[in-house]
Amino acid sequence: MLTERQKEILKLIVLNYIQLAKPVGSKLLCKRLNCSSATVRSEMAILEDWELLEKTHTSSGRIPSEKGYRYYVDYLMNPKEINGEDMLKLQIIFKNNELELSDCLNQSLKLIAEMTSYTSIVLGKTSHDNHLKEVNVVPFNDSDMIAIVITDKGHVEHKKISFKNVSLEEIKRTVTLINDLIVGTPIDEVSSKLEFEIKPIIGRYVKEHELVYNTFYQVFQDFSNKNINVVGKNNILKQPEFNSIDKIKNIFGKLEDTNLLTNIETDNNDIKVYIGKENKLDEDVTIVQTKYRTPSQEGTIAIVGPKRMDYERVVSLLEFIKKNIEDKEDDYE
Amino acid sequence: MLTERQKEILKLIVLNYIQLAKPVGSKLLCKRLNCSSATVRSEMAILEDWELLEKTHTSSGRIPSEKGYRYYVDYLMNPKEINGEDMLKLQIIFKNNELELSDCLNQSLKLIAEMTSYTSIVLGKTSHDNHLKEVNVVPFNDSDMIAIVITDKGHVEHKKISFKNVSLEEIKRTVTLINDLIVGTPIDEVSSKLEFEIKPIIGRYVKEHELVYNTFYQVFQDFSNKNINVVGKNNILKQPEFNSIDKIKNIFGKLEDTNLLTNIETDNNDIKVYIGKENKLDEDVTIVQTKYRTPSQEGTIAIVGPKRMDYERVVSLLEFIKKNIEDKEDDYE
DNA sequence: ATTGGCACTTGAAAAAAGATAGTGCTAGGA
DNA sequence: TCCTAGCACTATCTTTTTTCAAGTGCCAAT
Repeated sequence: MLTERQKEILKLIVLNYIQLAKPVGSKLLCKRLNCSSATVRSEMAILEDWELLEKTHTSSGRIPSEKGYRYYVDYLMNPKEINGEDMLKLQIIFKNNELELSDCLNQSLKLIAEMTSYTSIVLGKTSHDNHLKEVNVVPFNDSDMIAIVITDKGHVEHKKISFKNVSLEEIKRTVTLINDLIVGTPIDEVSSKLEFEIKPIIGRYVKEHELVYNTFYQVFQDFSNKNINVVGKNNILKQPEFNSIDKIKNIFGKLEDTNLLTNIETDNNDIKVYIGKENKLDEDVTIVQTKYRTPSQEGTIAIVGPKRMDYERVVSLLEFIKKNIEDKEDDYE
Repeated sequence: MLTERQKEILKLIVLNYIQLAKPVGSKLLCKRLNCSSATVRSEMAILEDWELLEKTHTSSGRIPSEKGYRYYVDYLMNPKEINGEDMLKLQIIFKNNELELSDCLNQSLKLIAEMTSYTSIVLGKTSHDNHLKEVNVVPFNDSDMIAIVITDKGHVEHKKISFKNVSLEEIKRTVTLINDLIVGTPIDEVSSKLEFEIKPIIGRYVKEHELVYNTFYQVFQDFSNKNINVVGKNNILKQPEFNSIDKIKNIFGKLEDTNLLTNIETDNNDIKVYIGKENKLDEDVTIVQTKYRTPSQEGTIAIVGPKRMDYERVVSLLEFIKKNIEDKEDDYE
């Protein structure tokens, strides 16, 4: 068990290191704690035994270990309301009724990336609460037309589709078929429903049923694809811990790896902090992330920064965004 | 005027430096030229007087100056047909009829970025040859609907629009008005036409005409916005000349500056090479770019790399892409 | 015009020297 | 038992020195 003073020392070291990125020596802390540097040193030694602190070399000051950050995040920090200036800027985005939800998300995360100099990630996915509302086809010349897919929550996608040797009549018949039979289906189940309910019978109504079926299958497939948005990658360059080309190459590579990013999702609804090796992206970064879930959409928002990250600020910012995003659509309905 | 041998030497130096990024000494060249290193040295001195070569320090080998690259590009290189492997990969993209033009562009430029380890940029803009074909509105609940804009060349955009206290009737009336009066207008003139032809009379048909007008104005405004796609930024990290964090910060910053990128356009239709200070992006890079123009779309494609760039390859690749893009839509019609 | 030879220059890499910030430990005092 | 002053020790960072290799410019000879 740590004494109060030990906790205080750990906290001060974390805060100081977060700010200045330099190992913290005993002299600096003794003023704050009204005791001699020798005392601080012996306390530090104990914290090092607990593996909460580390040295970069035998006679250096201390830096927090991964465990140290963990302890700080779990027990020592207390994220408060975000500051007035930040809040003002963010509220401008959320109060703007002309913006769609996903624009709000993207813009606010972009703002956060700028404010904090970290990188932010928005993973969005049309929620399974979205049900197919309507398929529409608008022809614009002999062989091409636009398929428009609308869900009950107001998501829309369009895709150009082309046919040769298929009459408009037949396409329209297919669309009617879809609208009659599978409207109301959760959007990510549509393509499979298409396969089992439409494919078997479409031959009766349409000559080129193979082609037509495949085309529409693709339309729905595209719809349910996830989208990823990474903002403020360049901010990584500002962090002193990422000052080697190799490090940067590595992280930038990972930030473009769609698979990797898609997998940062969790099932948890809280704000989660993954420090260093706890995350799969890179052992030198921390990811703070949370899920958001609105009637029309769900996904993950995340901030990626160095382990030496301003945890209080980032957590409170993310909390604020999450709350506002989730509230926004409540107002809406 | 340069002698043949001097041209040969310049060319060899450029090619060697392009490949190895190391100043080229006289010894290396004398084998190729069947003469002694002293001879090569005196020729080099002459080329340096012409400011075609530079030294990095008093006793280093030579590297091409900006002027040297310029001379090479203008008089010495001869871009040939791209190699079979590259061609094969690219043709897979162009032959794929399921891909829209802009997907083709993006995919092929992405491929080039990978193949060459440079960065590629696609600036696209719906061409003024696009004329408004149809506006469509699909309602999906009391206050929200989807506006769909289609041009005669098959470009489609959609946007969610919301109204309070405006009846569906009135919106439909507005749409009919638009379809009756300004269909056929070049797409980038639509919003101004809206202002002069619809705004004055809409009050007669619609109560909340101010709101409705503004909403549709925004829809068309959005449509004609340019889009920019930058692919392979990370490749910059592979180039040895960009091995300092500051350099990278600078270039990455510029590659995100939409304004700067939009302005790389030229009026010229050829392939243009802007070496170092000749371009506005960064004095350490070269931009090879060209305009493409198809019935439905026009824009610029560009490759950004170090001045020490494989000019022959890049030029021929870009030529190939340009040709294929422009041909593709010919087949189509 | 071309070449071999030689003195000279420069940067890059390796080694040495000095300076600094911090530690661990011990012995004495509250 | 806890705290503190003092001191020897250590690792890194910076600066200086040394060494090394690559390449040049120039000159006299072919």
